[in-house]
Amino acid sequence: MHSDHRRPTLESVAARAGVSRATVSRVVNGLPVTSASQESVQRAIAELGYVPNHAARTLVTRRTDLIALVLPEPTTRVFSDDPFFPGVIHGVSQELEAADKQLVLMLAGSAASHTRIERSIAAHHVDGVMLASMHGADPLPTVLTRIGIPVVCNERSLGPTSVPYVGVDNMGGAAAAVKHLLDAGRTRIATIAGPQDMIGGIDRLTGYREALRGSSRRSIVAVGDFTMDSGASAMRQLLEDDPKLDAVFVASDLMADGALQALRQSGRRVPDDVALIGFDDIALAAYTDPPLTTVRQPIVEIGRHMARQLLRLVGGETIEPTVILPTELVLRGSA
Amino acid sequence: MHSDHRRPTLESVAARAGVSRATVSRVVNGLPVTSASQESVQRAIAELGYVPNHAARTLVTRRTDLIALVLPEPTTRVFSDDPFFPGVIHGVSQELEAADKQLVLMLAGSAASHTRIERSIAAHHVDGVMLASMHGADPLPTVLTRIGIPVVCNERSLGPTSVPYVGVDNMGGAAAAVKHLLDAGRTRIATIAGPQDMIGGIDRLTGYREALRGSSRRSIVAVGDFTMDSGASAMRQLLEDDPKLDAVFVASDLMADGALQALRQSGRRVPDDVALIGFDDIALAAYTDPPLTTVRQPIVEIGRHMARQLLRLVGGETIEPTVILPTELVLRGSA
DNA sequence: ACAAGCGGTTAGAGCGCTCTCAGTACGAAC
DNA sequence: GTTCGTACTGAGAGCGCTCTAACCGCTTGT
Repeated sequence: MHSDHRRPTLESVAARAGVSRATVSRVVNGLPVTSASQESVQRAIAELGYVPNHAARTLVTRRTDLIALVLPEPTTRVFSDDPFFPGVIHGVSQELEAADKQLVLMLAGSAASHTRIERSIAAHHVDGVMLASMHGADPLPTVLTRIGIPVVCNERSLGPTSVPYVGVDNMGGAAAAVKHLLDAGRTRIATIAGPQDMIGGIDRLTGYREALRGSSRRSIVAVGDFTMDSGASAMRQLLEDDPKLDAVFVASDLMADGALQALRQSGRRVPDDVALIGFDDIALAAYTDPPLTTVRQPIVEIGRHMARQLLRLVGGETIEPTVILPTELVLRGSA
Repeated sequence: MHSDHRRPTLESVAARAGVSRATVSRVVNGLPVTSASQESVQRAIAELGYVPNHAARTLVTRRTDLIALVLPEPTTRVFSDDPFFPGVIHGVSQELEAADKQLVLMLAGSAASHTRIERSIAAHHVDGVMLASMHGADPLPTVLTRIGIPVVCNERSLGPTSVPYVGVDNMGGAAAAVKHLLDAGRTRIATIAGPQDMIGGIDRLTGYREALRGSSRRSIVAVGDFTMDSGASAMRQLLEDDPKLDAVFVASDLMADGALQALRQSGRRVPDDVALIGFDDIALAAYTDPPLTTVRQPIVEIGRHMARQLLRLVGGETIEPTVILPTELVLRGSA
């Protein structure tokens, strides 16, 4: 290998400080020692520039202080322009930093990477795992739980087993948006739903339907995949299905922005001809023309809560397996 | 701790297969053994569900198979809406996956996290480090290099020591943009520069200046920090400085989008009254109104090249310390 | 016939740490 | 003065792996 000057070990620190390895270990880990040894050990550590070897410690404690965040998403979406993932990462990283854990990011785009991740986690390479943005009945959370690895998901699992998760009030948020449109006197309210193999997509559509059920309005539905392009084409399809629609609830801001462009191209004015409400409240929402009325979900908080729950689990605590964060209708110009 | 059924070890696999530990180790590591032992070991591994213990292996090989990506940026920008970071992560992660390494993400927002990261890396917790988006003369690359950790940066270092890096042709790209504006007959060409403690900010401004130097045009400069808001307010300031300006080169697309909004609010038409060129070619650029003419830099490729260079370094190869990726003017509607 | 060579194997040391347990020092208690 | 308790320290085993060096049983060369 390359230049690797032998780094100082516990042994060498002990020798220099004139104490045993065990005592140095105690000092390093903050266990009680006499102030005399305390001091000489501290000095030796400073002089030698000693840093504990992480692997050796892990070998005996069986803790890695590594936490994985798995994004089982084709990378196209994860890292195109959707600020959801960066937001979650941001929140997660804040909490992990406070707990002095490191974040391992695993993108599970392909099937190959899926198995690779499973192997890596099974090797007890990390202390715990967060899974965000799952599709369908992903077996991963079940598999990992069975192995004995603490797992926390974003949104409830569509699979057979229940896994602790942090979700948001998708249905409530969607319903609030639709009610707002009804209250404003809109009569033909369509929706652009998200992917129907994801909780976010499913529950927001359900919320839309439930809110509409109370009224005499019928539902008009198109489905997108949370990308801007899919929002635009879904909007065009809706306009074809019902040229007289006067409102749309869109299951994500990115799709809503696409819809906005499609509406503009079709000659509709927003909100005069068609009212538009999105979901997420990403930064972009405040900058569209007109600014987007949307249902805010606390993205960064989702990350923070996932991390916090997982850290408790890793620490051996028992946790409330379900955390639901509130959503909130943010009124801007588009509805 | 919690439920941790003793996992099988090399020892137990060896016992079951009727061979020694060393032979099992060979099989696991793909070294030559007789097909007889090969087979019985494989079977024992499968039956026991053996997975090598990563910490134990690291302890002796001194390889962690972990690669860090450090973003020394106040998190506000990293994870607001700037797709630069996700793009780099994307590229990095592709290459690391191919090399079977894991990605550790370290966000160095505060000074506290800075030292924490330094400690963690000094403990040889990772095999190598990528540093993206550095400000000023960050000491981190120098420190790490001295410790003997392979480092690759994004853009050249502003510090005293030179560190291998992957950059883009900032000056060339900026100059091409300005030339395009000159060729179109624009006479009062302003710029919104990026932060002047970052290579990207500095070099693009230099490129702008150089391109203008050949002509008789004077330079009109405002400075932003790569965020959309800063772009908008820089644009307002430019309009105040020179209400008759007829073109702007903006050092990032996000700022350009902000500028676009400011121009619209001031009643200017783009590109009729004012031509606008951005830098980056993020996804958003194709969706602004009008679509943004911009200088494309291959963001994902930056990540890939950084990872590739670092992997070579980690593998003990010597590398060409400087990689410069090309930029390219993408013509759309705004100029 | 015997040494040398060779693929394949094994025993054993050791990576740097934690942790148990026995040991020691010292003051309080009787 | 002996005994006990308290508070710390140190020796040593062991975590699960790799890697070196010795070793085996065989085929070769002379």
